[in-house]
Amino acid sequence: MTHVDTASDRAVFRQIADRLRTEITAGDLVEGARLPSESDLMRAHGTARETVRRALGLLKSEGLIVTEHGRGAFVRRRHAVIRRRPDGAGTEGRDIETLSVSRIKADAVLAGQLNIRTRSGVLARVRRYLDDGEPVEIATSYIPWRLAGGNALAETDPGPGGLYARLAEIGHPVERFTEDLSARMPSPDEARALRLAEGVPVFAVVRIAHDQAGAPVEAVHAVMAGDRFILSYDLPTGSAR
Amino acid sequence: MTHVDTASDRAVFRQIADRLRTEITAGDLVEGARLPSESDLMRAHGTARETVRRALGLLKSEGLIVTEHGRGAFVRRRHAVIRRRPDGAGTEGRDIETLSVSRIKADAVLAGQLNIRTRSGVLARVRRYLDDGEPVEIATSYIPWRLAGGNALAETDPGPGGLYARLAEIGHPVERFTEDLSARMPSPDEARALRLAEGVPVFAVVRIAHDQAGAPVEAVHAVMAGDRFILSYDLPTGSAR
DNA sequence: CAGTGGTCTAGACCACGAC
DNA sequence: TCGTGGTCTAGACCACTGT
Repeated sequence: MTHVDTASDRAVFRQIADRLRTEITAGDLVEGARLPSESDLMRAHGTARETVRRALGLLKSEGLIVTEHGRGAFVRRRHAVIRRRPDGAGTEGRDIETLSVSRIKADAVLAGQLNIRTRSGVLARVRRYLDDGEPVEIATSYIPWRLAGGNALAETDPGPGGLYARLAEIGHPVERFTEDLSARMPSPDEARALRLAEGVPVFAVVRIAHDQAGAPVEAVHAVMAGDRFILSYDLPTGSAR
Repeated sequence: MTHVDTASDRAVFRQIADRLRTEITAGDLVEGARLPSESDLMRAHGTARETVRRALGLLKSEGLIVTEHGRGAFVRRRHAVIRRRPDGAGTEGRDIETLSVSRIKADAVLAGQLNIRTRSGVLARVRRYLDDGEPVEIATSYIPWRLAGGNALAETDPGPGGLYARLAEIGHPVERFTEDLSARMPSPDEARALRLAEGVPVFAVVRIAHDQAGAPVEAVHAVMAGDRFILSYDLPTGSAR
């Protein structure tokens, strides 16, 4: 029983992938279940090993399966997702590590976001967010050095209330955020840092904090594991499309 | 001049991919530029064809390149992105096609979103959004049949002001939207419908419209091409994390 | 037509995991 | 040790693009 139609235009490896994909989406193969080994699939379909490996590679790139060297191929587990609301709900139980605090020079993009001159000094704070001990987000906060220089903003621990309390103290209470989201595949570095499986995209977030005068006082560039978050937003009326 | 270190732990195809990736991110290979042919890469690195194909496959799955049968491999072009704001700005110049209008029965998920019983009747309107003639979003709007039955909501053209004007007329003006976003790789069907290259994820959006009493009156399930949108949100204060 | 990428084969050797 | 997936080779034939 081969299950492949060599007369078909559809490539054999795609037919094998189709069959396995159907079993996964139909629930015959549940989360965490082991797929047949490559040898099994070769025998079952009467094809060469590279052909079944191409089928498995396709399913990997679709985010449906993961492979573990020496163990087998498995239906990818869906982690419990973090429902991130703008009010900060869902942040409980997440650990935050500050990886570095340094002074850098703004590139053209960042300078535009902070409304400062290119190559101006900027405080950069890199943080990593953990959920259940696993990294799920890497975020870099940028604050113009003009605001951050010589005060607690540049400390590793900015003190009670965090950065926004310090910004308020120096006359720049944050009144409004804007958030720009894109979705893309991670760079190899990002995939490693967030321990992403193949076929898992990331959210790239640019969040800008504005003070009461509407001036930008902080820009955050965040990369979030795409399989770990649902981002929730409340929209005012008048948002019909 | 091979550029590969066979003594290295890093697989040869990864080294070739690393090299090409560096040329792309550094700008030596600009958008739309053609990469060396597979034969060129075989000669340049002294490897078998499958090895260079694996390198190119890796870059494809990262969304960095696309291949065109008979023509070559090219650095993926970044389309002009659509900046979608909640107030509908950025919608200009986009065409909308209504693909189908039908009555279906709500599954458990949809019933939960609309706060109705599972298997209740629901009006389903499937729409496709085009930008520059190319499909960028497929969205299905679901409205409880209790609201939609026997009025213009169920027409292919709901009339001036669209669905929300009709909902207001029957006593359910929309006061608030909630929007839940996830990022994932597309199914093969979605990739075909949105003409997505390999290595391009999608936004999966669930937007729920609530009336003045806070009751859900519409649920929209949308799938948006990840390389075509930047989603912008304004967040009220108190959103610090 | 020649050159390109797409599919497929039948091997080989290796690294990892479990027993 | 044996079965698993990871890497690599040296071919083959095909389909598509351009001239």
